[in-house]
Amino acid sequence: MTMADLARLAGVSKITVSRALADSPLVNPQTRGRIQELAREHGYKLNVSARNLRLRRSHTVAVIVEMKPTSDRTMLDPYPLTLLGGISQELTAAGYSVLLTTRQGASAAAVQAADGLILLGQGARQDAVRRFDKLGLPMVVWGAQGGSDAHVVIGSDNRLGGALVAGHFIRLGRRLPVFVGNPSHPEIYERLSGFVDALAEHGVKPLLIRRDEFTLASGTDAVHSLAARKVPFDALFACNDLLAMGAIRALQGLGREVPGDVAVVGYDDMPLAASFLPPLSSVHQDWQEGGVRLARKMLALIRGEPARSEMLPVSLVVRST
Amino acid sequence: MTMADLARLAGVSKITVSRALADSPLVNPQTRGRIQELAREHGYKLNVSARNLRLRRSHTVAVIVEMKPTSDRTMLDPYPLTLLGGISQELTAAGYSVLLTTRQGASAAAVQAADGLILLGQGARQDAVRRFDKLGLPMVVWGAQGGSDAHVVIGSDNRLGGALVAGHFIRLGRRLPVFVGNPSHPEIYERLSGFVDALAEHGVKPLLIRRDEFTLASGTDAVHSLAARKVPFDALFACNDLLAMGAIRALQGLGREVPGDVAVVGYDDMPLAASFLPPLSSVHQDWQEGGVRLARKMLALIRGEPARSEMLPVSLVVRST
DNA sequence: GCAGCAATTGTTATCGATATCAAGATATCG
DNA sequence: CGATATCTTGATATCGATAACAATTGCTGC
Repeated sequence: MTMADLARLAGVSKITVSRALADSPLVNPQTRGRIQELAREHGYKLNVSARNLRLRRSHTVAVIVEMKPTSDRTMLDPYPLTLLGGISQELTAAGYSVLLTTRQGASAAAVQAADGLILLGQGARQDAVRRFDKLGLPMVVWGAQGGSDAHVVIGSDNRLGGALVAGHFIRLGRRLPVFVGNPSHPEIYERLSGFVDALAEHGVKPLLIRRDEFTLASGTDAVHSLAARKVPFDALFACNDLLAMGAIRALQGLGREVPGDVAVVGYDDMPLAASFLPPLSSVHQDWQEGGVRLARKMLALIRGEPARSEMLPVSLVVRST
Repeated sequence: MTMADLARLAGVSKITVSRALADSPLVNPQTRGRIQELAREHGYKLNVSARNLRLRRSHTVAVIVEMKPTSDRTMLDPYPLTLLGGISQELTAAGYSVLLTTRQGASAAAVQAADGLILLGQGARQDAVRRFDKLGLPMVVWGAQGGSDAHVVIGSDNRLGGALVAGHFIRLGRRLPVFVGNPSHPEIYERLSGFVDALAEHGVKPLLIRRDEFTLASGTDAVHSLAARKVPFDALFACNDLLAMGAIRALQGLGREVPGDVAVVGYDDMPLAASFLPPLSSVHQDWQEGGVRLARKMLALIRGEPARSEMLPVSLVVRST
């Protein structure tokens, strides 16, 4: 069942069918209605390949996700999927499809034929970003604003996140805060610097405990190392919830009260955070919304509109830690 | 840069270029090499739409994921992404692309044009499965073998998982096991019945505590309800790791030793399980491999080969609970 | 030396949609 | 009434690849 078939059925030409199905004002409303009715009736399905060939675009956006099961959090958390959900929802609504690939598969012809590229979880690898830049496609990256910013970056406001936590600690009267995480990751670096700057306004200088893994064990380990060195501290900001949870367990193991002796705040507000015992305070980001924004930027770029990088607000959810 | 351009450069016809690039034995090896060289040199990229149009297939497999953030575990866990990783890896290697959609977006033209359909996380909704069946496309579903089985189902061996846990409990000499979970979910039902059947062989009959949510809180709640009713039990099999973790916390809160008083086993062996305190015993499934299998079945179906449903082995990882 | 075959290359048609330009029908206006 | 504008429709070409069939060349065997 092609347009030609439909045209024959309706007693018009192919092009009229094409116009009618596209709701073109060029065709008589009656004809249009009749054709659309016929199309529905016979279950006509547009041939996407043919249209794409003629229009010289694919109506497809490739999403490149880092999926290697490394210690990187991309794999551990459910967030990329939520981001994907937002992206998918918005692009689908606009008539675009989402082509999912890994970095390895990105050389496939279908990816190169995409109308645009969305990069997720490539945070640490600026080289990868540059590689895709060369394809000359509209491109949007999820992450932290880099220094150069040749491309559009969408991410949540990590500096704000850090600052919110700092404010929280100051309000609680804490003067000896610790930051746990891996600042070589651009997003984490932003969290740290927001944290540091906001504390500095109150004359407080945090201690940085560098931990590269985003795991529970890494969190426990950080606390143990602090304890071993007998470093005094009364607040701990972990750059992710798992680290925070690990830290809390370690603190409890050492007989220190949370949040009495040490206030702890995590990051991401993963679903687990609320039902953790004690319920974990954390910085919340709206991943679904992030996905939607990524998609909207992409669509704007495809339409040729100018688009600027953007940061999404985050909020501090104070629970019992 | 099209095949016609390349043909002009090489001084041959389009079709020869087409054949050369497809490594066809019909063209002289020398010509073939020269053309491939030229293509590389000029950065020629195949136009996928044109090829798809001509060949009447899309070289695309649509993956339909349930992404609505409900209480369903699909959203909570990182697994769908790992499954996706396996699928993507295998399909990409075979020259296929992965089109990601939600159930809502599945009516899009691009999805209908796919060469096949993979359904993830539709477990509870047989109606959804049937709806896609009507498209008449090759289809593979991730989940539990349903009774009717009109379509190909790949899933891990949930019955075996349940049986493994039963065996473990028996070996520990436990006689009063409890199962926590939601058996209206087909996969969970399988876990339960494998558990029940294996226990029956030793004359043990477990107690079923039905809990619909797959959360920590739900796990704690289950234990509290048991305690309130003063039900004696010495082993607990939770149908997912979060439930297990919640249960363990509740048991500890009630002053009962794990695994001394109550042995606990979870399901899924999520990354968190190993670093949980105490390290959680759990049934491990290989999600990456699951994705690979899904993809392979799909490719077989596309090639027109017969394909049967398949179950992947699981293993019990005994840690400290 | 010529039929017959293999190896290699080319010609033409086709997949299904849409843009361009042309044209018939109808309406409007002076 | 004729001319021009507006509405509606269509014929043809085109996007870039590949299939079917045709044609050319060189070689083998009798």
